[in-house]
Amino acid sequence: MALTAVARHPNIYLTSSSFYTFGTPVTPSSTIKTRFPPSPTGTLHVGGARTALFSWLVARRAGGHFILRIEDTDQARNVPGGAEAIIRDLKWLGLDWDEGPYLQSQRLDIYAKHIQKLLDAGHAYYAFETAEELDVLRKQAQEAKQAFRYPRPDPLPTAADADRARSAGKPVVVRLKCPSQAVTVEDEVFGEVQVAADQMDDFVICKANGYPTYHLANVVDDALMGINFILRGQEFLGQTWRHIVLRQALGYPQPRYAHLPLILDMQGKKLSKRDADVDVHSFRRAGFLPEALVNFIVLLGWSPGDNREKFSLAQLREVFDVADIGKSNARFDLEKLRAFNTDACADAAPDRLLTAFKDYLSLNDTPIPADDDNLLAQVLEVCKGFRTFADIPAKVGVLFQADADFEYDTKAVKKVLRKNDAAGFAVLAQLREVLSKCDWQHEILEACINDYCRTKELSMGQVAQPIRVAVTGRTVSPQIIDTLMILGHDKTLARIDRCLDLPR
RNA sequence: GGCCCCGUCGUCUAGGUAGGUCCAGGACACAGGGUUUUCAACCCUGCAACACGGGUUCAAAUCCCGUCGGGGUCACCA
Repeated sequence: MALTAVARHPNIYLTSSSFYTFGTPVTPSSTIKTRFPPSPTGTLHVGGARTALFSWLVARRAGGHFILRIEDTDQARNVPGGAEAIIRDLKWLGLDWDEGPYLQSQRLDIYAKHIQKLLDAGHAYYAFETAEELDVLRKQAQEAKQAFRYPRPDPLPTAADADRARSAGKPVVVRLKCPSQAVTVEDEVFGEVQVAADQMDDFVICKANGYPTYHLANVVDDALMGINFILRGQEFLGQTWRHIVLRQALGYPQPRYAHLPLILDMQGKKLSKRDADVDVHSFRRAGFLPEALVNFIVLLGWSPGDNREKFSLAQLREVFDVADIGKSNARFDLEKLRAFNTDACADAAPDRLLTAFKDYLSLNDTPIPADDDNLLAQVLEVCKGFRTFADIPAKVGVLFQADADFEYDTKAVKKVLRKNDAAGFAVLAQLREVLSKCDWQHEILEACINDYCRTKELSMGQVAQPIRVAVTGRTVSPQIIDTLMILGHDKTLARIDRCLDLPR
């Protein structure tokens, strides 16, 4: 398995035999240990990113450990490169981990042992129904307006029965015997949640192909890796009883749980993993700063309890508290994120901004040359006030195109140059002469143009706009002197000449 | 549909554990104005919420009950 990004982490190849032994949790329970266990079936979206962030924060705040584990037990749904992409995005956000990434696909022997142990202890049993047969039963339950519960056979099938079923070509799965008493989930966000006995049924822990289900693998790994504080989305709250019951059957201690309110889209629906708009990586490509995304995301479901809302990762490590997590779902408001990004860009140190901008350019096709740091710094400077990096090529990209390549916007030409008996063209023609004699330095250019304004009794607006349209084809660009400085003497004059040739 | 969770401005939220200091505060958005050489940024002002109905209490956004609304979950997916 080619995991280039993963391979930099020394623990990646840790498997059962090299580190963990069967049934022995490794970490002293006094240390807080959290984890983020994505499945590589899609990309990292803001919901997953927030879960990772909160888990990381809890561990870091407590001086504990944070683990990354890839849950790739669904052969059919694994996406090639999925794990690498998630790792890339987590790193971009500024998160790191003390162990892992572990790969569940490399730990199958561990799960098999646990399943066998459960079977031997009488906590689990074999079942042979096909998907179709189960569907029929579910439909019946639905029509009877009841929760579906797998009908536990009596007597339970034996290992011999399983062998017979297998040779008869039937699917053989293993189910856990659920308890007959209610289970209480002690959640640190939602409080105590009771699950009645008749709401639980004997769920599958081992698939017909021999792979463990999510519930089994997740619980076993959390226990063996010493995870004692689990943070995850609220969609898991109603299923947590399975994990509690599994741990009881296995004889493992219960961890602390904190379920997080969901992040919904602006329509009020749960964010979909297939919704590319909320991918962490698409925000990166779209020109957002990770610190802005982190700051925005942490406020979805968490608040410090006062009016503060600007936080760096380092500050969050100091103030984040599970007790301040709210219960109600939040909607993802892109406009607020954009506002946060605007502020983050304005506040970023110049070299940090330059690095991020170059990252943006490397991910996008723009006319801006990415190899000249001084030029890039200059561009960043004259575009101050931008909301995302994407605003920059939109604003100055035309300055880096060939002089004959850009179009003149008809409306701009009409409004700025042609109107009032081509007054703008007249100004432009005179300006051409002025500028041709100018030394191309900021102060000198400024003095030249100011001079011209004074002599002709024109406002800066009446002068700057014709130049702007002439050299960019549009009415929008950085301040006119800055625009000309980036363009340079020759290109400025060439473009003015081209403009002067336009039909009046 | 069964079960579970949630319900303060359009959005994110403070306040609710210890009811009065909240005719509800902040931020984003929006509207108007200002600055300006265009755009963006920036500055000022404004608009705007305790879902509804019953209780408890001298007093409820804060406590209780009901209704309604929203979301989640019911897989050999995670």
